[in-house]
Amino acid sequence: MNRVKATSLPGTLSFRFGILGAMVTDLFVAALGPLDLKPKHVGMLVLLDTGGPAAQLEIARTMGVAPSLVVSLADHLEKLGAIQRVRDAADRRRQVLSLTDQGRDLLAAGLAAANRLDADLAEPLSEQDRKELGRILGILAAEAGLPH
Amino acid sequence: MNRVKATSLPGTLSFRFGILGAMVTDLFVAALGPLDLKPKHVGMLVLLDTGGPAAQLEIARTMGVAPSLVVSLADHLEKLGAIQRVRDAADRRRQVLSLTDQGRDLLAAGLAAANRLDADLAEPLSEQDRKELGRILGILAAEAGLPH
DNA sequence: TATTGTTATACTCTATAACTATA
DNA sequence: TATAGTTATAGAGTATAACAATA
Repeated sequence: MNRVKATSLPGTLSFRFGILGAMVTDLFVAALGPLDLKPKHVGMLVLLDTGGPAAQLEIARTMGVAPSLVVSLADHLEKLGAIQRVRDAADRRRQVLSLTDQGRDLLAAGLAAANRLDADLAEPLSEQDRKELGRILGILAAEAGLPH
Repeated sequence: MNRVKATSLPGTLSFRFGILGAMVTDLFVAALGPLDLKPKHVGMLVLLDTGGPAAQLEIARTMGVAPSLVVSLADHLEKLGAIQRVRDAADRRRQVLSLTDQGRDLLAAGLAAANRLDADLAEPLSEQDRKELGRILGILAAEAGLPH
């Protein structure tokens, strides 16, 4: 087993992932501004899109955030008309969230913003490197349990 | 010019960078806990290490944070004995920060933590993919102006 | 009693504004 | 008057704890 260790902190994957991730997030926040969304709102839309309707507590667990945060994210998305909240008739404690057509439109707008950002981000890379980066990040994302 | 666009948000580089970056940062925070450091403290140590002694305002500009934040980061690092604050004799308004031997030790401990994290992070990747990822992140890091 | 969602409260991080010392 | 640093204050984001409704 190979153990290549970086000899300086800026050379580590961790350092680079942390800082580049924060930069990308800042840019994404700016790009989402006109849509009145934050990254966590988009994350919730993605979850409802890929996993289908879900109760708030399920969402909290999947996203790894507090249930109280799901309440305010859902409040906002409901106000935008992006999701519907329906009480589960079988268990009236559950609020089942589902994507509306407007929500799907918002998600598409978020995707467009991310694709524009991707183009900027990948600008210094060769075509080959872009493909490689996408493939390798895909492996790490799958390992981390992110939706595809 | 090629324009491969992702068809789903979780497939974008931006989404993956943002979420993986946040996950790695959380893990890094946990790993730094015993050292009584946060990622921004480490960032400041890295800057003093790679760029040599610098005034607080220079650091604020390079790190892209408010000068008042540099004050509290420097307060903490000074309390730990990791940096020295010396008034510039030529311009007594400037506080010049420099790394101490203890600071260099802390930095080495932070590097060790990052290397351990890197090993976990890269675990699902082939040897070839690890190299590729390191190389490509290096390009992006350089483009973003990170220290090497 | 246990669970789902909600509300109330508090904590962390960081920025902006006001202030002090020096130029 | 302008600049470096500091202190005071405020805002964003999110968690924890208390509470209400339902099981």
